[in-house]
Formats: sequence, C-alpha cells, structure tokens
Amino acid sequence: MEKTGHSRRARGRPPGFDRAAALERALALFWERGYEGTSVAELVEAMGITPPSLYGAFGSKEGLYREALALYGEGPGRFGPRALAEEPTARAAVARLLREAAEVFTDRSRPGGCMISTAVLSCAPEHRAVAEAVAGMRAAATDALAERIGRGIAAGELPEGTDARALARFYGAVIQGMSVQARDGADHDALAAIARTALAAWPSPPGPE
Amino acid sequence: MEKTGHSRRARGRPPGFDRAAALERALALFWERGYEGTSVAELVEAMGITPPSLYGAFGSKEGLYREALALYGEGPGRFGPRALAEEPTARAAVARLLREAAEVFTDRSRPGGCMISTAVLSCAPEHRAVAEAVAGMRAAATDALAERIGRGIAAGELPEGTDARALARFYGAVIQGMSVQARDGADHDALAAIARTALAAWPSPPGPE
DNA sequence: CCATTATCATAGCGATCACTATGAAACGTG
DNA sequence: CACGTTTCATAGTGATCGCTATGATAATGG
Repeated sequence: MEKTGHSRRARGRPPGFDRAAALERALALFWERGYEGTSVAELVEAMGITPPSLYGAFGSKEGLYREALALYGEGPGRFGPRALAEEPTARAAVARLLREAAEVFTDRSRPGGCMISTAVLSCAPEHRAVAEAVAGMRAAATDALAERIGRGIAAGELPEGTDARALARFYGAVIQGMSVQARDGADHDALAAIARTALAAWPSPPGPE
Repeated sequence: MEKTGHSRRARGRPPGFDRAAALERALALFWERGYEGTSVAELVEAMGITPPSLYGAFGSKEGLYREALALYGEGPGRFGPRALAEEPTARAAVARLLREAAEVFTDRSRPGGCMISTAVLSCAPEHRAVAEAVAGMRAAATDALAERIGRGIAAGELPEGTDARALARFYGAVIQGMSVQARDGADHDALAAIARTALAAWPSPPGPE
C-alpha cells in the first residue's frame, strides 16, 4: 500500500495563467469572429498567453474551439435546456425559450446572436469536422425541443396528430433566424416581437368537443 | 465628325475564357464554402483560369465575391422579388416566398441554403466590408418584404394596427432559419413544413364586425 | 544542493494566403 | 511585315497561416 497522496501542487513549474479565464477569452473571440475568422495569433494575444501554452493546454486551434463551444453550452447557451426542463407545459417552455433567446442574443456584454445556431454554416473542406461538430449541436438542440414537444402532445396539451419534430424544426428555424438578425444588429425588442409572432403559430389545443 | 465605330472585336489578344461562365463557377464555390473558406487558388482552379486573369477580370477576391452575390440575386435569388411582385395579396406573396424558398434551398443541383441569408455572419475584422455588404442585402430583402406587407395592410388585407416591419422581420427570420437547416442537410419536405407552420402566424383578416 | 518535471518565452518551421512582376503569345492596325 | 494592345502562363512576392523545436525558468522530491 502506498500513499497515492495527491500532492497539494503538481510537480513541475506551475502554470502561469488561468486556464478557465483564457478559455473564456477564446470563447468571446470565436463567438465574435467565427472559427475561420479567428487566428491563433489573435487568440494568444486575447488570452494573454504564448502559442506553446495554448497548444499545451488545448492541443490545437480546433481543440480550443471545441472547448469554447462546450463552455458556451454550459454558460450563455444554458437557457435552452433550462427552459425545456423547468416549464410545466410545452407551450410555456417554447415561449420562455424564445423570450430568453431574444435576451441572450442581444446581451450587450457579449457578441450578438447564438454561437451554435449560426456558426460554421460554410467553410473550407479541411474544416468539415468542425462544421459537423457544430451542426451536431444544432441537431441535438432540435432533438431536445422535439422531445419536449412530444411530451406535451402525450400530455394532451396539443392536438393528437401534431408532428413534434416538424414543430421543433419550425421553432428551431425561428431561433436561428433570430440569431442571424442579432448578428446583423437587431435589438431586443425586434427579436422579442419575432418570438411573439412565432408563438401565434402554436397549434390550437384540442377542443373538448 | 468621326466614326466612333465600335469595332467588332477588341484590339489586343481576345480573352481565352468565358467571363460569365467563370463567374458562375466562382458563385458555386463561394456559395458552398463561404467567403473566408474559399481560396483564390481554389477559385482559379474551379474557374479554369490563372490568377492574373482573375485579377484582370474581377479586380480582387472581394470584387469577385461581390459580383457572385449580384449574380445570385439575379439568378437563384430572383424568386424572392418575383413572389413579392407577382402575387395579388401580401399573404399570397409570403406564402409563395416561403414555398419557393423551400424548393430553391434544397435544389440538389446547387449548394444548400441561401447565399445571402446565412453568409458571412462572422468573419475576421479585415473582411468587415464584405460582411456589411451581405448584411445590406439581407436588410434590403427585409425592406422589400415589409413594403409588400405594408401595401397589404393599406389594402385592408390585414388588421389595421399590424406592424409591417415586425412581420417582415418574422418571415425573414423563418427564411434565414430555413437556410440554416438546408445547409445542415434538411430536405424539401422539412423546409416546406416549416413554411406552412410559419403561415399559421399570419394575422387574421379584419372581421366585418 | 542536485535531479526531475513542467511551463515558459523566443524564434522560426513549412505551407498557404491574396496578389503581382515579367515576358511570351495572340489578336487588330499601319 | 512590324507595331501597339491585350491576355496569357510562369513564377514568385511578402505576409500570415497553424504549429513546434529549443532552451531558459520555476516549481517539487530527494
């Protein structure tokens, strides 16, 4: 038996920068300029580190981008899963999803729009893997939305024949369009109005007939 | 008086390539890969010309991209203005706009989605002028849609208080979202279903009350 | 103290970026 | 034919791309 003794400090020279803080800087830059529009030189400048530190900590530009995407999902993008999980009905969940998207997408303390909804929609062939990773996150978001709507249908909140996946694609499209317009400079009220109009397309509840 | 005589042929050596055809090849490549994702080397390869010919005919990569955007507007993107101009009512115009967008965005003979709706949403700072040019085309499209809806309101097709610009932004967002999903591989039926759902949000006509 | 380990800064790798200088080739004109 | 004009192909410009080799520096373990 040996004492595994997690030493209080690691062995060699300790890191000279805050990894989490550096990743947040990278997230902001990627969010603003996109994957292809952000260079490693700009990243290291914004993160306050040197290239060897970046590659030591994140492996590659692509690895850093993927970690930034994950951090987005746990931070600014968290409102989505929360809305789907915490509201009592599918309609309330979608209403909150749209309402909060209008807020997050126009938060002045951050880049405009959504980092996932409208990222890497076209790119050089050598970046296809990155594009597919982001597209996969969009698909996962639509799946989660369809699942929530499906539960609403099962609960009798919506007409029986309602197509959960189709409705999820519609509201996904609205959110993606809101992200486009936020990137084009639309303000909160413009996006909130889009959200309200989209809700008018919500299927009528089954009549008591 | 001198004969201005437009000579049948230009003076020097005649061009060895079809400018219009080369531009179409460039359009397809830009559409598929985006502005930053397309290199001049790939462009000259696809266009079947050499770099000096490209720069002689189009000035720069940016100039070529701007001409490609214009060609898109006169070709695949022509369905938008046509729908707004040719339909008798605002609702019919929007319905056709959405229906044809679903077709064009999933035309298998072309890249997916819209070249304007979802292009250059983020980029390096040195390409800001290009991004603004595309954003300007999105704004112009929304303006045209708002104008058509406004005429519908004036014609009594919609409730008096209807906000034409807000409604235009909503349907613009739907089209942008359809473009995102087309780029992600959505098929025609999926987009057509989004279009149909969006039409359900069309304001009810003013009752005779 | 020395040895080990890990991170740091400097400098620069080959490849590609958008773009162009140079001169030969292909046309109308004299 | 030679001339002026324009386009062509070759080759390469400096700059930047993502990434890394090298060696100094700073910590722990003995």
